[in-house]
Amino acid sequence: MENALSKREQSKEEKRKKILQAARKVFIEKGYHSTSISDIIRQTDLARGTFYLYFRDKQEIFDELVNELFQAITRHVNMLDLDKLESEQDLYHNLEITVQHLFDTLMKHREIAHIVLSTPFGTDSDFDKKIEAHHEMLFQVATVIFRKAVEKGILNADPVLLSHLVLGGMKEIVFQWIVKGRYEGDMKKEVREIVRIYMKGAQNR
Amino acid sequence: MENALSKREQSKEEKRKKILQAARKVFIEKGYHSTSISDIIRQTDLARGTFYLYFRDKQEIFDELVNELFQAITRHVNMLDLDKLESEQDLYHNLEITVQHLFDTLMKHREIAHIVLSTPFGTDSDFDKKIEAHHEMLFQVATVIFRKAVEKGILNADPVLLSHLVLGGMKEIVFQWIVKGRYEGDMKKEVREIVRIYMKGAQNR
Amino acid sequence: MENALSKREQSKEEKRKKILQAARKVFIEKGYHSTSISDIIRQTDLARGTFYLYFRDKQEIFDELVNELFQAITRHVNMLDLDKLESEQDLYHNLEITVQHLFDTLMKHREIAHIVLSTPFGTDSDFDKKIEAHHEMLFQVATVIFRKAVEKGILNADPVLLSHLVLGGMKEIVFQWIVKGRYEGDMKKEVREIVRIYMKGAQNR
Amino acid sequence: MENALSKREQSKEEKRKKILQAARKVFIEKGYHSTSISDIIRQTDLARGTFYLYFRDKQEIFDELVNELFQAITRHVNMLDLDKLESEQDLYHNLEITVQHLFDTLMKHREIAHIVLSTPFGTDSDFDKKIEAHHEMLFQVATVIFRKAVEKGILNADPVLLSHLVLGGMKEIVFQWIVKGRYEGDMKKEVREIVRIYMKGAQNR
DNA sequence: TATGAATGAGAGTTCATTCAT
DNA sequence: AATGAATGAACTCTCATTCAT
Repeated sequence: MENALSKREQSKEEKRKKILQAARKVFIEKGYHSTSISDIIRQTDLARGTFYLYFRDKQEIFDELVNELFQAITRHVNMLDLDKLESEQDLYHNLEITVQHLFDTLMKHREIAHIVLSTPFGTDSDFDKKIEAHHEMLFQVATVIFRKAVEKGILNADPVLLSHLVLGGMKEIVFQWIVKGRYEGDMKKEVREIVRIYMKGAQNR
Repeated sequence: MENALSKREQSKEEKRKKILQAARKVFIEKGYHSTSISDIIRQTDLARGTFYLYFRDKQEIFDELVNELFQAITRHVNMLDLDKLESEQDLYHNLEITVQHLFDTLMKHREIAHIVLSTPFGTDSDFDKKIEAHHEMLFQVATVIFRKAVEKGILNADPVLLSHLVLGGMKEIVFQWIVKGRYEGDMKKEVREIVRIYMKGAQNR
Repeated sequence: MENALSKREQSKEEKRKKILQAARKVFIEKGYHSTSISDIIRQTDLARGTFYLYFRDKQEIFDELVNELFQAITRHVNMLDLDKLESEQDLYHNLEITVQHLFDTLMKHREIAHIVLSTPFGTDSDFDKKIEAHHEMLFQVATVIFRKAVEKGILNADPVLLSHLVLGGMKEIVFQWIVKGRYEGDMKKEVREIVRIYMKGAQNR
Repeated sequence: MENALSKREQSKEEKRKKILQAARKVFIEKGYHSTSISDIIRQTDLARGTFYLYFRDKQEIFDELVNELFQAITRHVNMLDLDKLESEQDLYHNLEITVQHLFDTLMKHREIAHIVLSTPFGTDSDFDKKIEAHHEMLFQVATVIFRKAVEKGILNADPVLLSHLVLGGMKEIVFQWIVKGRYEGDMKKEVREIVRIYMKGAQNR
């Protein structure tokens, strides 16, 4: 036993974390689909069978990882006060804060974001149910906001189309930042510019 | 041999196409990762070993399929006359045509677009080199256009940022159309709206 | 500890019984081969490792269960008074009582009988030694009785053959009753008929 | 390659037989439940994956083996002319022939009979469906015959009970002969005695 | 060229058993 | 004595790839 602590002395929780940590690492390196449970467990000092003491299968450990990120996002989205969208200023302000927070959260969980962003969904395999559902949630929220803004006369564009453009754009930006490591610059300024582009673009034609 | 033509009489090229055709079908049905070479060859009247006479592995056949689409896109992008971007009208016109053509091409090769859009990339496996390179190409073209427009004073936004937003938005739209099957409506009108949003959004702040 | 008695206060004997009880239940539900030690211990409030404090392996607990039944049968068979077989009446009477008692005992331990009757034997694994030995014992007793009856001139058939027929027939009947749940009717009457068939069949040719 | 013939030169059918042969051997030695596919394939000079080219799983190879025997039995049972049961002589004659043929068939396929007889059924696992169904078939045939004999006044006993007794007895006899290897003697004579016992036993009370 | 049977590495999973606590 | 986390061997099954024909 080469560890300082013997395995018995590590708590179950610690081991669970160790496996999650290993999975996170391997998923980033090899992608979800190419990762085998052996790959994950090989990164730890545990035995193969031990994996199944903590997780049912690859899907479950992926879900758990992704939840960290999704819950953080969802938490913030739920705090959005959709009533505070009376004026153009409100909308700008609200969107800037939301986008900023979204980026912050993604950067904070950048490893998981990395995995999610480099794993596509669309084929109806077991695994992308969750990602799809989460994307749909974000889409719904965006649509509600934009529809409201259109009703108030603040924006003038198809809310559904706009939501797709915005979500797609954001995903690409974050992908470049996190996966491609192409981020440099002042995030605050960038956020302001992004919001401005979409808002100005969607205003009265 | 119940075929009208015996296998011997089919040209090599015909067999190659038959396999490509089969692969396209199965990739869409089961997704790239869940597709085995057996799945592909089962859709043909050829034998398993024959696959390897025409393609090295699954990777290679995927590359070849994807090339059909990429070459079509590249061909058009190369025809873009970047000098015809003097006025705002020019830009609008040019972009509308380009976007329209892009969508047309993707819809024409929608099967392959489907596969590309629902297949992971981002992990540095051999295979996504190609997708990445193609994306990069599109990105470069977009950046050049937007940079030029900024220089001419037509647009006023960070060309790099704008390119990412536009590409991301387009990808999402096409994903919704093709993979999710959520397209209904007048594509021409939609294209005009998309271009308008980005252009208005990126004009003088 | 939510139990009225803490585990410490339960006697070893109680725990042993608890495990046996659980094993009996699971063996019936899933069959001997499909039952894992985890399955057994899951039915108790004990820990997995505890099993091995009481039993060496699945085999041993099975043996012990089966003993309950075998000892009950053996006990009665040993009480048979083989001297009381002078007349045909004696024989009839004795057999009826014996068969009746055998059936009673099997019905009383029907759970274990169920397990025994639906568990393979015949392969020379360790475990069916016991079943075989017990069957042999019954066979010997039957043979002795029938041989005696032949010597007295009451029966006229090969005692060995007759023993096999009788034992096989009984096993089948009990199998139908217990495992298939096909018993309905008046057991006493049935027993009388069974005995009659064998006795009449085996009388002077 | 130590074989005289290379593997390519052996026909598929030969290899299929080789695997069946190996399975038959191992099933007898270890019993169905304790036999793994590795055990079977280890007896051949083939690779593990090859098994699955010929059989879906252990169940399927077992079914195939057992079919050899069951079809042989069924074939003969179907030839039974149930109309030729008018007189006591007819019945005796018919039964003697049937029993004799049954024994012949079982002895001819004694290896498979061995497997079937040492593998119980009763637990509703996948595997014993077939055995159970076959037993049921024999039971039905026996019941029909005995019921008819009762209607004609030739026999006087409960046909169901009698069928169980007869089938159980026969199974036990064959088990002793084949599995225990306890057969000596004149099978013809034995058959005559068995039939006599059951017939006399079941005649008018 | 074309075939397709054979291969064997490797995936996922289960489970009896051990042993530090 | 009792625990239950950890182990790793063993099992079923899949599949890309090879190669004799």
